[in-house]
Amino acid sequence: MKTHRYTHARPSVSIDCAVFGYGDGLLKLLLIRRAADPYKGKWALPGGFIHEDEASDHTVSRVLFDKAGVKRVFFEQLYTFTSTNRDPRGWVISVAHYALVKSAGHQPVAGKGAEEARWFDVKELPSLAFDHKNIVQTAMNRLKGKVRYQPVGFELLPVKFSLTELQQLYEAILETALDKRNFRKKILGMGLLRELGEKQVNVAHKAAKLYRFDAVKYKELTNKGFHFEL
Amino acid sequence: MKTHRYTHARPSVSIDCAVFGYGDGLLKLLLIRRAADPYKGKWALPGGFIHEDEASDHTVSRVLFDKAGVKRVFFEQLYTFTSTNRDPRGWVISVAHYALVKSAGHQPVAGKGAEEARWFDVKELPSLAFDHKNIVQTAMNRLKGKVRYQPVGFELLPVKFSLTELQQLYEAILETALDKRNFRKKILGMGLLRELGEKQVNVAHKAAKLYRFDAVKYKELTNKGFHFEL
DNA sequence: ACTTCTTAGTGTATTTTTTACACTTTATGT
DNA sequence: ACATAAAGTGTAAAAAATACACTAAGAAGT
Repeated sequence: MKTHRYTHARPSVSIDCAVFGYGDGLLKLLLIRRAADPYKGKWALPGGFIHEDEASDHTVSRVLFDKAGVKRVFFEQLYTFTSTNRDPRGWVISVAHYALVKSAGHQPVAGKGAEEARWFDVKELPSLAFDHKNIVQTAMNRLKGKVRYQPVGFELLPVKFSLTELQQLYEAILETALDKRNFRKKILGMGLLRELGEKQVNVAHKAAKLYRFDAVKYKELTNKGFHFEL
Repeated sequence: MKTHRYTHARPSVSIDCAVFGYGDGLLKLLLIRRAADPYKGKWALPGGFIHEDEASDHTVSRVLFDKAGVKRVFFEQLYTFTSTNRDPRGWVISVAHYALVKSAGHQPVAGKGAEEARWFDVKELPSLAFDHKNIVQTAMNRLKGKVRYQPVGFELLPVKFSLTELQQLYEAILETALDKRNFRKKILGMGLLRELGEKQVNVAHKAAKLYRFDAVKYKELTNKGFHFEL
């Protein structure tokens, strides 16, 4: 442990992560059941302490993999929570993040410190440990805001998706109905979706065309001053 | 000092604050010249360590007052910087904030740890200590984004202001020219400005009407689903 | 083969919002 | 009274957002 010339008391610093997924037309949140005190048995966001000389991004990747088996996902910093009484163990600051994973279809794996891990419909969350309810609320507001002016929604869908799936995702996040024709006009008009020439298979009705998000094109347009907006 | 049951190494945690002001038609940033190593003599953002069991908001208020004599200003969390090499003293995480102060007219007072404090035009910043250049860049981007969909610009103006002053402020932040008539139509159309029935004094031309931002009305409208947008 | 069911896919007219643009008014200073 | 400087004001054209309903395709059941 590096010595500090300054004698300030130092808080423990953790990260907590609100991991969102999308499945069955619902926006979902990944929670783990705590295997140890404090709040043993309670549902909580996956989280953990920042290791020495570890940047928080690294902590997030590590924690998501260790606690929930989640790998290579999109995430961003959300807010740093510093209330002095937020953790019964003492002075713990949390750098909260939110993450978006493709497909909340299959069960997450409970890892270290977790008795159980599973997806919850964001509208039916259980009571949560620490100040995690607060963090979740912050994360949902952020997601709702962000999804409208940055193309982050695609992180929640499989690489190949239909326009209806995309629309339903937006409807779930924004909690409003969108007009089908207007939605398509707008999203296709941006030129960010590449039509794959493939169609859905194993559907009991007309198969929809599949598209993918063209990240390269997005960067190109962004550099030219384009602003995504839904 | 509270004992921790957990033996994790703990970083020092500081706050740094990008304080913006507006004067002479220019967006300005408050910097202090460091009185001590590291980076003694270099310009830097006002900042300081979080004290034990102190929430970061409190640290911000304290630091701004102690280092720069700034009191009762609007501020918000910006981002938490966690690169492991950002401070030569060792492992120091910084919860960066930005603040908006009314009138960058008068000189700030250099306080503890500062040899000097003064306003810089954001377009003519000196080289900065630590990763503060990075923080400033983040803060400016945030401000530019925020000012368009939240009425934070008013925090940079005196309580009473003319529409031209308001427009020029927006032009300085957004770095674009705005059409006078369209700007007025839009901003007055929101119904957030209270006309005070007063006029400018001591101006060598037609005096402009003065307005103030009506925060109560804004809350009211916001609750009804109104979204500020410029 | 035909019918039924379910979702995909498509265009237009109306309303609203955004943009572009120039002259008159009011006050001060000489 | 004249020059100077910024305040204040309306309208027409273009663009964007909205509202809205039927046909097409494919699978499943009879």
